[in-house]
Amino acid sequence: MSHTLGIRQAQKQKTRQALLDAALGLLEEQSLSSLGLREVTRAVGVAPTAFYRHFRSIADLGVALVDEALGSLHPMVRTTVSAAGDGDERIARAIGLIARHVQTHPAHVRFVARERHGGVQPVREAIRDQLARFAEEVKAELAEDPEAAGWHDDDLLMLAHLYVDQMISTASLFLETLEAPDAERERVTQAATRRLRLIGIGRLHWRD
Amino acid sequence: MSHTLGIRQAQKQKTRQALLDAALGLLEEQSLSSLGLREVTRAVGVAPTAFYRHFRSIADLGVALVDEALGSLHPMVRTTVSAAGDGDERIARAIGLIARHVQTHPAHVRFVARERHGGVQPVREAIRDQLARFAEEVKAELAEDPEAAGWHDDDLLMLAHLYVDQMISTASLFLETLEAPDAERERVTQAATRRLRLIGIGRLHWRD
DNA sequence: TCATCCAGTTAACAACTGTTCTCCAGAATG
DNA sequence: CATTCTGGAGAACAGTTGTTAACTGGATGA
Repeated sequence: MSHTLGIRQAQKQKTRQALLDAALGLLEEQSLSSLGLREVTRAVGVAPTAFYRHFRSIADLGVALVDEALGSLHPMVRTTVSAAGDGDERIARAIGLIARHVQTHPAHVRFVARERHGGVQPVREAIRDQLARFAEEVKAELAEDPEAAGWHDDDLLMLAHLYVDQMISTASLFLETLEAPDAERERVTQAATRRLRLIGIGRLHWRD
Repeated sequence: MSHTLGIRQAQKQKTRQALLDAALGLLEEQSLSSLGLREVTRAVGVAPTAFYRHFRSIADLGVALVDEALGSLHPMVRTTVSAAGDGDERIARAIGLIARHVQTHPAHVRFVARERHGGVQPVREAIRDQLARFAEEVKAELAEDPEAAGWHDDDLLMLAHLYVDQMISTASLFLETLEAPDAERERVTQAATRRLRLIGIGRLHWRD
């Protein structure tokens, strides 16, 4: 089904992506609710009015950014959590995934952490929905595990949310070490590892 | 040392507090980085230039808000965590404290959750410092516990941070139920209880 | 009582904001 | 080829922003 886009739609998508990229860059040192439409178009080198050809408002652009930041992450999470190995291996793999993702997409991670509780309602809701999807997916993977025998559905979902929260918290910690020496990153890795280990231990002895 | 303030300093503090209150109100539906100085003074009914008599900038006001929101909370946390009782009692008391605080100071809680990863660096740092203080205090209380025997200092601090993170996460969940029926709040209470219970179980079996 | 202080006011500045309307060049369509 | 469609440009709108300077009137302290 590879259909070559007309050169018209191609240009449009190019401009749209430029707007998204410019916005993401500007959001490194401010919140979405203070991001100006003119500010974005100026950074792209396009007339302010062109913005409306792609987004109804800044909030609309924010929702699109949420999709870009989290939408493509679902398969990665799924395979990472589901892959075999003993507990500590799985923990190391998950934290490695997070560390790598923060290194390669710092602006996206910062955006999500910032706007999760930010001042723009539609964006908050979009993030909340995506995180709930992650939790459902993690729960589905946990349910496959032999250790999940005899667990209530509610408890599994609770545990999944706990894991998702930890992922975000860890990502946010890695974010703060971006310009720090490697030793700092190592410290965060160790601390996150022990957190997940403690949660894993709690999981093992839950049924009492 | 109860020294009656001159009517001059009294008026000044009154205006300052009015600015803080107005800002907190306006921040319910936007982020600090988009809050305007004129917006705040307008809400108070005072000239824009009067702002500079109290704060150097909006970021400065934000730091003051952090102190107001978290500064007076340390004794409450300390006594709640330290008080006796078995595990489940302690959990119930902690969650009760959070639920009550969110009900009585929703704007403060929202502000902290929002600006913790927000777009204003000095405010982020102020919040980070306050939360680190909370973690140190929780760690000190955990160390008093007989169950803490044989624990490394690093591990105790890790656990304390985990608890502090849970408090904030729980507070943020309660925030979302502010205008919801009681049943929603009950659901959050139960979910948070099970989270803390699982962490407590992990704590019991940590030394292996 | 009188000089000093200082929280708050007024006025003005250039720069910025979101949004509307009109227009145009060039791709798409037939 | 001629027509329609559309992403982007341009100009103008009223309103907003932070910051400066000079000023006022009532509390303060000698």
